[in-house]
Amino acid sequence: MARLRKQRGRPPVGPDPKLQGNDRRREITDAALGLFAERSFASVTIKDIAGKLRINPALIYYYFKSKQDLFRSSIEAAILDAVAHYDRIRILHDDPVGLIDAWLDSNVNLSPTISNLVKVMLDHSGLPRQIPSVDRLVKQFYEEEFRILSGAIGRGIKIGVFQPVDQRRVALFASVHLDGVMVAAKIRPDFDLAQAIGNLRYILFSNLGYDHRTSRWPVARAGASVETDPLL
Amino acid sequence: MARLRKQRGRPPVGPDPKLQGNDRRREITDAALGLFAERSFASVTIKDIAGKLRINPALIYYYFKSKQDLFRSSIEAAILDAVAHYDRIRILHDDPVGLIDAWLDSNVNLSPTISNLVKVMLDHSGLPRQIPSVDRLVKQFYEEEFRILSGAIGRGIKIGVFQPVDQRRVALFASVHLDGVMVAAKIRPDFDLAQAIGNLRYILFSNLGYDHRTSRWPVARAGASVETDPLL
DNA sequence: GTCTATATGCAGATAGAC
DNA sequence: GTCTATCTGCATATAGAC
Repeated sequence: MARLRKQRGRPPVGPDPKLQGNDRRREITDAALGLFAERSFASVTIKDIAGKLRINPALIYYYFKSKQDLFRSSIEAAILDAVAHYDRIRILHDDPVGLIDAWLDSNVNLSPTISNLVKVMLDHSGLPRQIPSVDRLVKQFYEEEFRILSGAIGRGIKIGVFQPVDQRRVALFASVHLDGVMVAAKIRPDFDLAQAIGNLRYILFSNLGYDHRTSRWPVARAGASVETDPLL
Repeated sequence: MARLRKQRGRPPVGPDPKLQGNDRRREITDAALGLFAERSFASVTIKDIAGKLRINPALIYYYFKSKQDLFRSSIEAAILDAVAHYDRIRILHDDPVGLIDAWLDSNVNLSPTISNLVKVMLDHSGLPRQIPSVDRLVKQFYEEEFRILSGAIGRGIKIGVFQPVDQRRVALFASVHLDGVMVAAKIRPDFDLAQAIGNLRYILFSNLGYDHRTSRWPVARAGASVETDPLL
């Protein structure tokens, strides 16, 4: 199960909140998030989570004061990981095309994590009373994604590799489309996520007036299981 | 609450299954779907649904044999309505641009219904054992949408208003993007759905090489609350 | 068809031994 | 830190009066 890993001791983003507990805490939030995403907050029981980890249900209450608290911690940890990951690729990539490709790659490679995240954020949005800290993190997550895309597009326009477009409009478009890909992967039978993201890439770069065929993508695939041609 | 209305006595699509019960049945499935979509199957109680309708909880068990059965009926009715609506606009519109615009319009006007549908389909996909009849209908829903888009694009290419593109690729793209819009509307604060669909329209027609600015859209808005310019 | 009353089970949560 | 045992409340579902 591909998970974003947070290096211990040096929190990659913001002042590390109550998540720096020991490994057991982390193990529980990981297992919980997987189940909450697969099903839903209400349908997952503490016994389910304990069963998955082969630990005693009561033990969970040693680490978390309630099921709500566990939910909050799980989603917080997952969002912080995702934001940290986005942060990292943003810092790593200077050239606009490379950054957009890295963003697309990340979302293919981490698609189980990201689609879980989207599902859980959706679940959270339906809570009778949303959790303020989670609300803030959701906002932060989408803002960081927007910053990456909007920034890359703006820089690309400035250096002349992209044609002048409304960078905010296009960034929002790509971000919303990715949400669509993540839910389609859960809802639709036989949905090919890598292909759909290739599709997004093609349309995105077309819209930016960039000749996508000259670039080096896809780069992160080792196997031959993915179409080379981003077209269907 | 804008709901797709099924005309009684003449089922608009397929052989009417067990949904033709009386008005009470329909009233219950409508209320139930709203709650299931807002929250989730597991978190909504029979009391909640009864409370919303100001009826006795036990009465629900007169019309439905279980909560699962009510869930199944609710989602089935909603999908059949949506498919019927798509069917109708497909038959009504011959010209490709008009059909695509009608599809976009529908999704703005019926966005509460459609986003509920997406949410509930997602919830259903996480059920321990998916309901076969619902699985079939979900497939049917997306196939119908795909048929509309792919057909319109293909015809547009044939008569020369669109440039030659892979019609299946572009149709899938638009459909997936719409899913993204529907979930973004639930997850993201201050998300402007009408604007996002305008955005989709702009990019879609750009990709088809069609000059969107000459067409008559948006047409279904009466008020002045929506940006005329599809750009941000 | 709609209600009251209630059986049954299970999930969240705690006390306390080890 | 981890376990056993258990309390409490509530949700699904049914029986049966009206």
